[in-house]
Amino acid sequence: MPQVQPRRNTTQKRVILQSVAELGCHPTAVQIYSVVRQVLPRTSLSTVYRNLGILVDQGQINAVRGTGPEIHYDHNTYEHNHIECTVCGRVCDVFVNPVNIDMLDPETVSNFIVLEVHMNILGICPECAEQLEKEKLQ
Amino acid sequence: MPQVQPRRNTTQKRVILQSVAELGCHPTAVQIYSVVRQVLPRTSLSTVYRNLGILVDQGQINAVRGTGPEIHYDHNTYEHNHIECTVCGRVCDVFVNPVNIDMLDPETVSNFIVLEVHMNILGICPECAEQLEKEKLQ
DNA sequence: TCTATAATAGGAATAGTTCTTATTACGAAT
DNA sequence: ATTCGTAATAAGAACTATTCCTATTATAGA
Repeated sequence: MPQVQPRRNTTQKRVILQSVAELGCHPTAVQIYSVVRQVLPRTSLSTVYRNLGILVDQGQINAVRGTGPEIHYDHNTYEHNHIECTVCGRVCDVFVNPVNIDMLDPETVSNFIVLEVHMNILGICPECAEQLEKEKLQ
Repeated sequence: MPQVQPRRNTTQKRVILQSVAELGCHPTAVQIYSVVRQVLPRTSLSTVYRNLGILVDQGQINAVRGTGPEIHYDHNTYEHNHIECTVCGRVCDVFVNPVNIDMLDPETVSNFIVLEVHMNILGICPECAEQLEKEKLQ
Protein backbone atom coordinates (compact mmCIF):
# COMPACT_ATOMS: atom_id res chain seq x y z
CA MET A 1 0.00 0.00 0.00
CA PRO A 2 1.53 3.27 -1.12
CA GLN A 3 1.93 5.63 1.77
CA VAL A 4 1.98 9.37 1.17
CA GLN A 5 4.81 10.92 3.11
CA PRO A 6 3.97 14.18 4.83
CA ARG A 7 5.44 17.23 3.13
CA ARG A 8 8.48 18.58 4.85
CA ASN A 9 8.47 22.21 5.78
CA THR A 10 11.87 23.09 4.38
CA THR A 11 13.76 26.31 4.90
CA GLN A 12 13.28 27.24 1.25
CA LYS A 13 9.54 26.80 1.47
CA ARG A 14 9.31 28.93 4.60
CA VAL A 15 11.45 31.68 3.11
CA ILE A 16 9.41 31.61 -0.13
CA LEU A 17 6.12 31.96 1.75
CA GLN A 18 7.56 34.73 3.89
CA SER A 19 8.82 36.56 0.79
CA VAL A 20 5.38 36.49 -0.82
CA ALA A 21 3.96 37.97 2.38
CA GLU A 22 6.64 40.64 2.71
CA LEU A 23 6.63 41.70 -0.94
CA GLY A 24 2.92 42.22 -0.48
CA CYS A 25 1.87 43.68 -3.81
CA HIS A 26 1.43 40.44 -5.80
CA PRO A 27 4.98 39.58 -6.82
CA THR A 28 5.86 37.35 -9.77
CA ALA A 29 7.94 34.18 -9.38
CA VAL A 30 11.06 36.02 -10.55
CA GLN A 31 10.57 38.84 -8.03
CA ILE A 32 10.10 36.28 -5.26
CA TYR A 33 13.16 34.40 -6.51
CA SER A 34 15.41 37.46 -6.25
CA VAL A 35 14.26 38.17 -2.70
CA VAL A 36 14.63 34.55 -1.62
CA ARG A 37 18.17 34.50 -2.99
CA GLN A 38 19.15 37.36 -0.70
CA VAL A 39 18.53 34.95 2.18
CA LEU A 40 19.34 31.61 0.52
CA PRO A 41 21.67 32.40 -2.39
CA ARG A 42 21.77 28.83 -3.71
CA THR A 43 18.00 28.55 -4.23
CA SER A 44 16.96 27.70 -7.78
CA LEU A 45 14.07 29.15 -9.75
CA SER A 46 12.55 25.68 -10.11
CA THR A 47 12.42 25.39 -6.34
CA VAL A 48 10.59 28.71 -6.17
CA TYR A 49 8.05 27.62 -8.79
CA ARG A 50 7.57 24.18 -7.24
CA ASN A 51 6.99 25.56 -3.76
CA LEU A 52 4.70 28.30 -5.03
CA GLY A 53 2.67 25.56 -6.70
CA ILE A 54 2.52 23.59 -3.46
CA LEU A 55 1.52 26.66 -1.47
CA VAL A 56 -1.26 27.40 -3.97
CA ASP A 57 -2.48 23.78 -3.75
CA GLN A 58 -2.48 24.02 0.03
CA GLY A 59 -4.47 27.24 -0.14
CA GLN A 60 -1.79 29.25 1.63
CA ILE A 61 -1.45 31.68 -1.27
CA ASN A 62 -3.39 32.44 -4.46
CA ALA A 63 -2.22 32.61 -8.05
CA VAL A 64 -3.66 35.51 -10.06
CA ARG A 65 -3.19 36.65 -13.62
CA GLY A 66 -3.27 40.22 -14.83
CA THR A 67 -2.99 41.52 -18.37
CA GLY A 68 0.53 40.16 -18.89
CA PRO A 69 1.70 36.58 -19.25
CA GLU A 70 3.19 36.21 -15.75
CA ILE A 71 1.50 34.63 -12.76
CA HIS A 72 1.28 36.88 -9.70
CA TYR A 73 1.19 35.39 -6.21
CA ASP A 74 -1.11 36.76 -3.58
CA HIS A 75 -0.57 36.27 0.13
CA ASN A 76 -4.10 37.40 0.95
CA THR A 77 -6.35 34.36 0.54
CA TYR A 78 -9.45 36.21 1.72
CA GLU A 79 -11.81 36.77 -1.22
CA HIS A 80 -11.11 40.07 -2.92
CA ASN A 81 -10.42 41.64 -6.29
CA HIS A 82 -7.54 43.36 -8.04
CA ILE A 83 -6.57 46.59 -9.70
CA GLU A 84 -3.69 46.70 -12.12
CA CYS A 85 -1.66 49.68 -13.29
CA THR A 86 -1.57 49.79 -17.09
CA VAL A 87 1.72 51.72 -16.94
CA CYS A 88 3.95 49.89 -14.44
CA GLY A 89 1.95 46.68 -14.23
CA ARG A 90 1.70 46.41 -10.47
CA VAL A 91 -1.33 44.77 -8.95
CA CYS A 92 -3.11 45.93 -5.79
CA ASP A 93 -6.00 44.60 -3.76
CA VAL A 94 -9.52 45.97 -3.98
CA PHE A 95 -12.16 45.03 -1.46
CA VAL A 96 -15.50 45.48 -3.21
CA ASN A 97 -17.98 42.71 -3.77
CA PRO A 98 -18.86 42.94 -7.45
CA VAL A 99 -21.71 40.52 -7.83
CA ASN A 100 -23.33 37.94 -5.62
CA ILE A 101 -23.09 34.59 -7.35
CA ASP A 102 -26.74 33.82 -6.55
CA MET A 103 -27.79 37.03 -8.31
CA LEU A 104 -26.72 35.69 -11.70
CA ASP A 105 -29.60 33.92 -13.39
CA PRO A 106 -28.78 30.78 -15.43
CA GLU A 107 -29.62 32.31 -18.81
CA THR A 108 -27.26 35.24 -18.29
CA VAL A 109 -24.34 32.91 -17.64
CA SER A 110 -25.15 30.53 -20.55
CA ASN A 111 -26.26 27.86 -18.03
CA PHE A 112 -22.78 27.53 -16.57
CA ILE A 113 -22.46 26.34 -12.97
CA VAL A 114 -20.89 29.46 -11.47
CA LEU A 115 -17.98 28.82 -9.12
CA GLU A 116 -16.19 32.13 -8.69
CA VAL A 117 -16.55 35.73 -9.76
CA HIS A 118 -13.39 37.78 -10.19
CA MET A 119 -13.23 41.46 -10.92
CA ASN A 120 -10.15 43.01 -12.46
CA ILE A 121 -9.85 46.77 -12.67
CA LEU A 122 -7.41 48.48 -15.00
CA GLY A 123 -6.17 51.94 -14.18
CA ILE A 124 -3.20 54.18 -13.49
CA CYS A 125 -1.59 54.09 -10.07
CA PRO A 126 -0.93 57.40 -8.22
CA GLU A 127 2.84 57.17 -8.77
CA CYS A 128 2.56 56.66 -12.53
CA ALA A 129 -0.15 59.32 -12.78
CA GLU A 130 2.19 61.83 -11.10
CA GLN A 131 5.06 60.82 -13.37
CA LEU A 132 2.90 61.25 -16.48
CA GLU A 133 1.78 64.65 -15.24
CA LYS A 134 5.41 65.74 -14.84
CA GLU A 135 6.34 64.56 -18.34
CA LYS A 136 3.38 66.41 -19.83
CA LEU A 137 4.57 69.73 -18.34
CA GLN A 138 7.98 69.47 -19.95
CA MET B 1 9.66 63.93 -44.88
CA PRO B 2 8.73 60.38 -43.89
CA GLN B 3 5.30 59.53 -45.11
CA VAL B 4 3.24 56.87 -43.37
CA GLN B 5 1.69 54.57 -45.93
CA PRO B 6 -1.87 53.46 -45.21
CA ARG B 7 -2.24 49.86 -44.10
CA ARG B 8 -3.21 47.50 -46.84
CA ASN B 9 -6.20 45.28 -46.38
CA THR B 10 -4.60 42.02 -47.44
CA THR B 11 -6.36 38.75 -48.07
CA GLN B 12 -4.71 37.22 -44.99
CA LYS B 13 -5.92 40.01 -42.78
CA ARG B 14 -9.48 39.73 -44.06
CA VAL B 15 -9.52 35.95 -43.63
CA ILE B 16 -8.06 36.26 -40.11
CA LEU B 17 -10.71 38.78 -39.05
CA GLN B 18 -13.44 36.65 -40.59
CA SER B 19 -12.15 33.55 -38.78
CA VAL B 20 -12.25 35.30 -35.43
CA ALA B 21 -15.85 36.27 -36.16
CA GLU B 22 -16.85 32.81 -37.34
CA LEU B 23 -15.14 30.88 -34.56
CA GLY B 24 -17.13 33.07 -32.20
CA CYS B 25 -16.24 31.65 -28.81
CA HIS B 26 -12.96 33.53 -28.19
CA PRO B 27 -10.44 31.48 -30.14
CA THR B 28 -6.71 31.47 -29.45
CA ALA B 29 -4.13 32.41 -32.09
CA VAL B 30 -3.46 28.74 -32.83
CA GLN B 31 -7.15 27.96 -33.30
CA ILE B 32 -7.47 30.92 -35.65
CA TYR B 33 -4.31 29.80 -37.45
CA SER B 34 -5.69 26.34 -38.19
CA VAL B 35 -8.94 27.76 -39.59
CA VAL B 36 -7.13 30.36 -41.69
CA ARG B 37 -4.92 27.65 -43.17
CA GLN B 38 -7.97 25.80 -44.46
CA VAL B 39 -8.53 28.80 -46.76
CA LEU B 40 -4.93 30.02 -47.21
CA PRO B 41 -2.68 27.02 -46.57
CA ARG B 42 0.57 28.98 -46.87
CA THR B 43 -0.27 31.42 -44.07
CA SER B 44 2.27 31.50 -41.26
CA LEU B 45 1.60 31.72 -37.53
CA SER B 46 3.56 34.99 -37.34
CA THR B 47 1.21 36.53 -39.88
CA VAL B 48 -1.72 35.49 -37.74
CA TYR B 49 -0.14 37.01 -34.63
CA ARG B 50 0.89 40.19 -36.41
CA ASN B 51 -2.52 40.78 -37.94
CA LEU B 52 -4.31 39.96 -34.69
CA GLY B 53 -2.12 42.63 -33.06
CA ILE B 54 -3.02 45.15 -35.77
CA LEU B 55 -6.73 44.33 -35.48
CA VAL B 56 -6.54 44.82 -31.70
CA ASP B 57 -4.74 48.16 -32.17
CA GLN B 58 -7.40 49.24 -34.63
CA GLY B 59 -10.11 48.28 -32.16
CA GLN B 60 -11.66 45.74 -34.54
CA ILE B 61 -11.23 42.89 -32.05
CA ASN B 62 -10.30 42.58 -28.37
CA ALA B 63 -7.60 40.54 -26.68
CA VAL B 64 -8.68 38.84 -23.47
CA ARG B 65 -6.88 36.58 -21.04
CA GLY B 66 -8.46 33.80 -19.05
CA THR B 67 -6.88 31.58 -16.42
CA GLY B 68 -4.38 30.07 -18.85
CA PRO B 69 -1.38 31.67 -20.54
CA GLU B 70 -2.94 32.05 -24.00
CA ILE B 71 -4.48 35.19 -25.39
CA HIS B 72 -8.07 34.80 -26.59
CA TYR B 73 -9.44 37.03 -29.33
CA ASP B 74 -12.92 38.44 -29.13
CA HIS B 75 -14.87 39.63 -32.14
CA ASN B 76 -17.41 41.44 -29.97
CA THR B 77 -15.93 44.85 -29.14
CA TYR B 78 -19.05 45.99 -27.30
CA GLU B 79 -18.33 46.19 -23.57
CA HIS B 80 -19.12 42.91 -21.86
CA ASN B 81 -17.65 40.28 -19.56
CA HIS B 82 -16.60 36.67 -19.74
CA ILE B 83 -17.27 33.29 -18.24
CA GLU B 84 -14.69 30.53 -18.51
CA CYS B 85 -15.16 26.79 -18.11
CA THR B 86 -12.66 25.42 -15.59
CA VAL B 87 -12.86 22.01 -17.27
CA CYS B 88 -12.54 22.61 -21.02
CA GLY B 89 -11.29 26.20 -20.86
CA ARG B 90 -13.70 27.75 -23.32
CA VAL B 91 -14.72 31.33 -22.83
CA CYS B 92 -18.21 32.74 -23.39
CA ASP B 93 -19.72 36.20 -23.24
CA VAL B 94 -21.71 37.50 -20.32
CA PHE B 95 -23.71 40.69 -20.57
CA VAL B 96 -23.99 41.99 -17.01
CA ASN B 97 -22.65 45.31 -15.88
CA PRO B 98 -20.66 44.58 -12.74
CA VAL B 99 -19.84 47.99 -11.40
CA ASN B 100 -20.22 51.51 -12.63
CA ILE B 101 -16.75 53.07 -12.72
CA ASP B 102 -18.05 56.28 -11.10
CA MET B 103 -19.39 54.25 -8.17
CA LEU B 104 -15.88 53.31 -7.04
CA ASP B 105 -14.61 55.83 -4.54
CA PRO B 106 -10.89 56.77 -4.73
CA GLU B 107 -9.95 55.18 -1.41
CA THR B 108 -11.39 51.81 -2.40
CA VAL B 109 -9.25 51.71 -5.51
CA SER B 110 -6.05 52.91 -3.80
CA ASN B 111 -6.36 56.26 -5.59
CA PHE B 112 -5.88 54.67 -9.01
CA ILE B 113 -7.39 56.44 -12.02
CA VAL B 114 -9.87 53.77 -13.07
CA LEU B 115 -9.99 53.05 -16.79
CA GLU B 116 -11.81 49.76 -17.19
CA VAL B 117 -13.58 47.18 -15.07
CA HIS B 118 -13.52 43.59 -16.20
CA MET B 119 -15.41 40.73 -14.62
CA ASN B 120 -14.33 37.16 -15.15
CA ILE B 121 -16.56 34.35 -13.99
CA LEU B 122 -15.26 30.83 -13.50
CA GLY B 123 -17.65 27.93 -13.78
CA ILE B 124 -18.51 24.68 -15.51
CA CYS B 125 -20.17 24.77 -18.92
CA PRO B 126 -23.33 22.69 -19.52
CA GLU B 127 -21.49 20.20 -21.75
CA CYS B 128 -18.74 19.52 -19.20
CA ALA B 129 -21.27 19.39 -16.36
CA GLU B 130 -23.21 16.69 -18.21
CA GLN B 131 -20.01 14.77 -18.96
CA LEU B 132 -18.98 14.87 -15.28
CA GLU B 133 -22.44 13.70 -14.27
CA LYS B 134 -22.16 10.69 -16.61
CA GLU B 135 -18.71 9.75 -15.27
CA LYS B 136 -19.98 9.95 -11.71
CA LEU B 137 -22.71 7.38 -12.43
CA GLN B 138 -20.25 4.77 -13.72
C1' DT C 1 24.27 4.69 11.72
C1' DC C 2 21.64 3.14 7.94
C1' DT C 3 17.83 3.39 4.74
C1' DA C 4 14.11 5.27 2.18
C1' DT C 5 12.45 9.00 0.05
C1' DA C 6 11.24 14.05 -0.09
C1' DA C 7 13.30 18.12 -1.67
C1' DT C 8 16.83 20.36 -4.02
C1' DA C 9 19.96 22.64 -7.82
C1' DG C 10 20.77 22.89 -12.30
C1' DG C 11 19.56 22.71 -16.58
C1' DA C 12 16.73 20.82 -20.50
C1' DA C 13 12.29 21.07 -22.54
C1' DT C 14 7.98 23.16 -23.63
C1' DA C 15 4.36 26.68 -24.80
C1' DG C 16 3.07 30.96 -26.24
C1' DT C 17 4.51 34.98 -28.31
C1' DT C 18 7.53 38.33 -30.52
C1' DC C 19 11.29 39.47 -33.49
C1' DT C 20 14.32 39.14 -37.70
C1' DT C 21 15.20 38.75 -42.46
C1' DA C 22 14.96 37.70 -47.12
C1' DT C 23 11.29 37.62 -50.35
C1' DT C 24 6.86 38.83 -52.38
C1' DA C 25 3.01 41.77 -53.54
C1' DC C 26 0.95 45.91 -54.40
C1' DG C 27 0.01 50.97 -55.21
C1' DA C 28 1.66 55.07 -57.25
C1' DA C 29 4.47 57.49 -60.37
C1' DT C 30 6.52 57.33 -64.49
C1' DA D 1 3.18 48.39 -68.98
C1' DT D 2 7.47 49.09 -66.26
C1' DT D 3 9.77 50.66 -62.48
C1' DC D 4 10.25 51.99 -57.73
C1' DG D 5 9.32 52.23 -52.88
C1' DT D 6 7.56 50.08 -49.17
C1' DA D 7 3.99 47.21 -46.69
C1' DA D 8 3.10 42.51 -45.86
C1' DT D 9 4.53 37.92 -46.01
C1' DA D 10 6.69 33.09 -44.85
C1' DA D 11 9.89 30.86 -42.31
C1' DG D 12 12.13 30.24 -38.59
C1' DA D 13 15.11 32.11 -34.78
C1' DA D 14 14.78 34.22 -30.36
C1' DC D 15 12.62 35.26 -26.24
C1' DT D 16 9.88 34.74 -21.86
C1' DA D 17 7.49 32.30 -18.49
C1' DT D 18 6.81 27.97 -16.84
C1' DT D 19 7.22 23.00 -16.27
C1' DC D 20 9.79 18.83 -16.42
C1' DC D 21 13.87 15.77 -15.70
C1' DT D 22 17.73 13.88 -13.21
C1' DA D 23 21.50 13.31 -10.34
C1' DT D 24 22.47 14.80 -5.77
C1' DT D 25 21.52 16.24 -1.01
C1' DA D 26 19.02 16.35 3.28
C1' DT D 27 16.21 14.50 6.68
C1' DA D 28 12.97 11.57 9.30
C1' DG D 29 12.43 7.26 11.20
C1' DA D 30 14.02 2.42 12.05
